[in-house]
Amino acid sequence: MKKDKEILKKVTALKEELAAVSEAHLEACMNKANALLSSLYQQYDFTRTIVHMDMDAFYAAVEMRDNPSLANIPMAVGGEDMLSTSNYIARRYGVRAAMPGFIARKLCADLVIVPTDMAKYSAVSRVIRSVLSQYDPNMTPLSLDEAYMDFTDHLVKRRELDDQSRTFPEFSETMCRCEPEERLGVVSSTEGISSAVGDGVADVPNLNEDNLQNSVATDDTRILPSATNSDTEPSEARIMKDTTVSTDTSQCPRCNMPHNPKRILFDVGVEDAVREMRHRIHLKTRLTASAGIAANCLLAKICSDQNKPNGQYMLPFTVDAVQDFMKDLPVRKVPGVGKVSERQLAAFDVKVCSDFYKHRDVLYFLYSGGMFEYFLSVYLGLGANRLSKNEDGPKSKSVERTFRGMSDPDQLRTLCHELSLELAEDLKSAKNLQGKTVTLKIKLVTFEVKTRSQSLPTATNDGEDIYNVANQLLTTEMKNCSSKPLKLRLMGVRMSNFTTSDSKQQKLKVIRDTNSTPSDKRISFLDKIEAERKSEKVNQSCNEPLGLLAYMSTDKPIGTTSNISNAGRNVSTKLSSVWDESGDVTTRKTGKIIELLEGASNTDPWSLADSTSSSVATIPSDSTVKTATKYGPLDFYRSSKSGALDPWAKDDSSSLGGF
DNA sequence: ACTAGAAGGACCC
DNA sequence: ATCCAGGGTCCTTCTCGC
Repeated sequence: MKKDKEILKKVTALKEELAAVSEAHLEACMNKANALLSSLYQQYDFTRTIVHMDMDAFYAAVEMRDNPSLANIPMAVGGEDMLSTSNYIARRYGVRAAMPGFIARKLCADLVIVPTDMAKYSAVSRVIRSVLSQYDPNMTPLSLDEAYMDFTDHLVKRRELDDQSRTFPEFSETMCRCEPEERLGVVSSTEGISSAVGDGVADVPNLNEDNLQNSVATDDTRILPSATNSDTEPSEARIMKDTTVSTDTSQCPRCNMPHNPKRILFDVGVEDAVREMRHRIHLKTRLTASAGIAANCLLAKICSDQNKPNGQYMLPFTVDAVQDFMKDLPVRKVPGVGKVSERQLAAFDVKVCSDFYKHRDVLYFLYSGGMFEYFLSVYLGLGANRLSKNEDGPKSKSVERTFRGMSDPDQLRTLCHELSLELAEDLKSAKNLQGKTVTLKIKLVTFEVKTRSQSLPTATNDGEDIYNVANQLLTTEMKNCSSKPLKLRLMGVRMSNFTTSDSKQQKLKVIRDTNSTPSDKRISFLDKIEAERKSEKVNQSCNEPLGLLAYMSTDKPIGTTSNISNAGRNVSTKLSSVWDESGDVTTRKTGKIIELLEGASNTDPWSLADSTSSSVATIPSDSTVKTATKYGPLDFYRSSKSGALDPWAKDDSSSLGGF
């Protein structure tokens, strides 16, 4: 309710801003948007086949599997104060993930809440991944129950697989569901098997070699026409009757269940490949999965939601199909658009993805460059089609705990200490990570969240070190609100700003080395700025001492701008003094640079830094840049005589002396 | 070795 | 049908001096 109001307030502020803008300006926005659109349009790429798979109500499904008494009643996994997920029966009552338990109880009095057992879920997850990696060894998990895969290579190989490699036992609770990994021919090792067996999931057995011989169909005439598949689409998979096995009364030595005579043959096509994968997950885990198949990750992910649960959806690999699909898709379905964005966008009549296009001028005005580009690319259905390896480890680690209101300083300190030590352990077990920034997070009983952070000169992962900082932050907070004692319902400690890996440092160094002598480009860049300064565009008389990297936008009046930033189209940076086009000087305003001068490059922002007299850098137009402020231009190249490049730089300007 | 840091949010599972 | 756990990532805004 309070939040509602805040969103509303923000929206009305934005609307006012929008109302104040001229027709001409909106037209300019439209032109910019169109330009971007046409460059994006070039980027369609249908050469890869991306699959996104997502387990159905994962945690809940695992619990139901392991405790059949839960199978037919509304249940959820989580705690009284918070549910992680719910089963489909509970969902019919409106019980959802991320819902406090007591609310869920109101919706559904009979709801059974099972505590979460992460260790169990990760064990199951490993089994699932062992299957997935046979279709794409570079499969990238997004979480325990979700992953992207690139099926392109598998599909090529798949054409050469014989029928028996694409044949698997039909699912049955009471018969052997074991399947030989080797049959697929993709994974030669027994990696999948060993990890599945060794992970403590007792009911995920596998065939040994002997059974492999017996259970595999060898006669390709046994294809039956009756396909039973849970998908709504027609399946090319066929159930086979294996006469060899049906006369075999022996049991599987691994799972002690009779062999299943019914077999399913999966086709070589994509859809059957994905069906097969889901089926194998089902065999191994007794859990169902849903999947999406498309030309890129964005689309695949959206598609996996289409026929949930236990279904799959393929979006044809054509521009028309993609655009048609996106057209009526509610923006809320777009990854990255949450509740807040949904409401904000709705306020500007953006409800489905084609509205991104329809209102592109307004959106261009309202949103940062990165965001806007994302919206448009979503509208077009563009997305990454190469799976990126998550090379650099975690960016931060944290431990937090919720409790009933606590205000006793000693208690709080004790807790803080515990959390710090826990975090230290986590860091040590995570490749002995060492970080420099400690953040204390607290949530008041009013649910207001605060974070307080402090960076250390040197990285650490020592528990007491962490505690010292965290406790200091905590103490400050307690002092700060001394009137009424700090009453908390949550405390957390986070470490971030990890010391970068060797490889990364190496890379930076190389970049810098190649730029250590000013290039021609660099020189002309400076000249250009100098010329700019001297031109009538910039009022020479304005009080020294700072020059400007690029001239200010007149898109919005300086001083009333609030939200402009970001890499790419716009650049926000800390500016000391800026001139607007009329030559007035405005001090210390964050501003928007609409145009980077020639010489702006898409490379390392520091690559243009002058090694002797100034620091000038430009923002990569690449939207992967983090924050413009951080990497942004040290915006003045400043003339003169006196020392520090950064006017705010503390007196120990030696720290910048490297330049 | 490092180009700022701190605070706050949105969002994801 | 309401403000929520705990682990994260990423983005944005503000402050900083004289």
